[in-house]
Amino acid sequence: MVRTPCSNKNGMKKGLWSGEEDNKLKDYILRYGHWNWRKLPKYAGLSRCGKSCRLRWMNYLQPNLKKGDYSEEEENIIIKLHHERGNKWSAMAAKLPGRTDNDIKNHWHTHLKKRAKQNGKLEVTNENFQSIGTCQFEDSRKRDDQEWALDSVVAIDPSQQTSETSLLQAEPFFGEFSSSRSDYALNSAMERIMDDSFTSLSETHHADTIETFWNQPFLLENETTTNDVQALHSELLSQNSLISCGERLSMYDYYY
DNA sequence: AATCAATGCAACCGCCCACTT
DNA sequence: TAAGTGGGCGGTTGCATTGAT
Repeated sequence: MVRTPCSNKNGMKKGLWSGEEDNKLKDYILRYGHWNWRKLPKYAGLSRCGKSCRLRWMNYLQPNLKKGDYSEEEENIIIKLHHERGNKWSAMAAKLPGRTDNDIKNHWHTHLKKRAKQNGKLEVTNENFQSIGTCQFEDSRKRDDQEWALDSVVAIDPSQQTSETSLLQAEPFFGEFSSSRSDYALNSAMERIMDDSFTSLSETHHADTIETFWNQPFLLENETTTNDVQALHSELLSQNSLISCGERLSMYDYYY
């Protein structure tokens, strides 16, 4: 709807995403996860920068996104949180499953800002947050955000849990898979495996075969890749320092 | 029906931080 | 310790749509 498609100087496409691009990105991430956003476009067959892919996935393609109008309860939460913490959109998104930071930010600017002003709920602005002694938000931003994240987990009422909310809770597994900064070892290893597989395919197969590779269900039919992943799994599990990576690698069990 | 302004929102940009080398 | 890299965040842009005149 928005931007006219164009290309930048590096040949990377910009602007609105086509349905074909969406499908490629979604198929790839659902199969392999997003283990490295910068490398992902290459393997997914997209002429986009990694950031663009990440944004498209986060804001539009994730399976757990909630589309449509905001409920009154959601809007009240946003107003309350904005009153408490200002423009912490990502922290707000953590409190509103299915909503993205970008979505919340847009909704705030287009709908809620006016309403909050009318309701007199903007008496405390970002600037005077600090003047009234709440500057610890800035000083301990990271800790505070972590506390928010914990709150958001606790906030899910088990009695309200449906298959959909189960997905909501399960899905961040894929996000953490690559978002944690301690996953470099895992990402590097994944990169090796993917590079090897990709190179092997490129060298030995025609384009139509490669196309088939991306469009077929991911069954780990490639023995070499399967063994590599299993070896990686064992290797990481044997290292106490990478237990979190090992836990995340249970993703592969899902595929087996 | 035509024009203009306001609105909605997808996407881009630049910066920052954590981490590796 | 410094430089390089990748991911995430918040601010901003700009086009399509909608509503008012």
